[in-house]
Amino acid sequence: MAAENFSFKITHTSDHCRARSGILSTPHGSIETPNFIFCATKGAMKSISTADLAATGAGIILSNTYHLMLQPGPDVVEKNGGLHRMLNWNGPMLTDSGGFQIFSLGHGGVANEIKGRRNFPQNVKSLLKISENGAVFRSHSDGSIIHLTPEISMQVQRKLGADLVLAFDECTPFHADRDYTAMAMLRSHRWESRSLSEFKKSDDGNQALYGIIQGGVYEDLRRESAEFVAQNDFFGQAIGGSLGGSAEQMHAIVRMTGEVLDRERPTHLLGIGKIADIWNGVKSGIDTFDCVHPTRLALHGGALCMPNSSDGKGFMNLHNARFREDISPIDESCDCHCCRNFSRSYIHHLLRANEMLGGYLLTIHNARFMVKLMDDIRTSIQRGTFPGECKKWEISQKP
RNA sequence: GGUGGGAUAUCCAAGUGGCUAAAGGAAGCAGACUGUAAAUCUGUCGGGUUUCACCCUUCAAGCGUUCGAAUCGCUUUCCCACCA
Repeated sequence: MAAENFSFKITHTSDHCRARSGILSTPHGSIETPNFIFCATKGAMKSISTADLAATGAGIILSNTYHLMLQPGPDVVEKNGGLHRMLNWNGPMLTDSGGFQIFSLGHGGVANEIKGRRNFPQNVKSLLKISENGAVFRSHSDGSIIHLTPEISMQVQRKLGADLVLAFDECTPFHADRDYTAMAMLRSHRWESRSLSEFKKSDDGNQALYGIIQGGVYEDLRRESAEFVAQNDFFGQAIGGSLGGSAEQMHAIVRMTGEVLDRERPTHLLGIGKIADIWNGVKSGIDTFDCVHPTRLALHGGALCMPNSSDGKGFMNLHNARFREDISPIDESCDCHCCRNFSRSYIHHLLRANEMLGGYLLTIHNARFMVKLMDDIRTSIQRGTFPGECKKWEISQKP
């Protein structure tokens, strides 16, 4: 383990729950935790540059092994000097292993999965096969066959060069039964062990590996998986797999998993989340989150806002007719480039007119919103006011 | 003035006797979005009501043929093309 270049120090803990604040250090600098990791899946924040993102105060971003493996390929990224250099991002970075694509390319994404829409899109599944060795995909861009194994994922992630890398796992779908979830969990454990072995072969101290806790919605499996990860030499740990079919169930699973995992390690919650979910995650001891929500929402016309300031949804849809002549900024109190300079009416117009600037400005706002949110969360933990603040958000969110 | 081609819902545009309140688009109205095949997808989209049902008014206008017409015939109005 590359202990000398990486560290995680817990500096504050809450007396009333598992919330804690700390510092996660990497060769490309440190971030305070809890923190949010922005998604630059294919090596780009959709619609804004890394400089724009940095200006919001964001500290860490992520890219995806599967996507970059397909295009432009790990060797091209390496030739560019690695992800940091290529993306012009000097802070910490993480790469996802591609395990999520076993799920998303096999089932079509979280919303489709939970809502039972299995025919997405055009009934073409890009996941061809999953076996003990790994997963086989048909590339959605050129139709070629893509093999992804723990070894390949680690080799690719080595070339991509992010600071934090994830073990290769299988993200199980929500509809999977207990037997399948248990079988897949054990196989993921074997994949994670292979990931660790492969990682150690070329460990030069510039990357740190996270293990992933699986087990779906089953408490005993989560416990077993948490123990497996704890017993292995991972720098950090992430909670992955199916988190249930509702926000309530997810919160319960995260809370329960938070109780059985190793509290000394930096703990990441994969793919979450929405504002309320982040408060809940922090309460259960999560240190970092990643989610496409802020950036995806922005491109779809949504601006993050306090849940109680809109209609309880936690965002406003600037596409709506009610903003046509609303010349106030999205948020009077927001200091982002978008809110300081532009009206809701203008953003509304940009979206209507299909101007890319609309998505750009909303992405900047949402990124800044997340940065401030995480800042508020850390401050509340450090000041000991976290439980009260958390409660406010829970009350203000719609059931 | 002559000949030919047109006129379909907010716009563009299918439809040439019943299964048509009328395909597709677009625009509009709303919803969804949680390790991004996503600047995407879904619903709605003539009016009304007791809204998984029923009623009313529609395919330029009028008259007619027919059990039944956006679809067939005649007349009128307006557009387009070519010829005088």
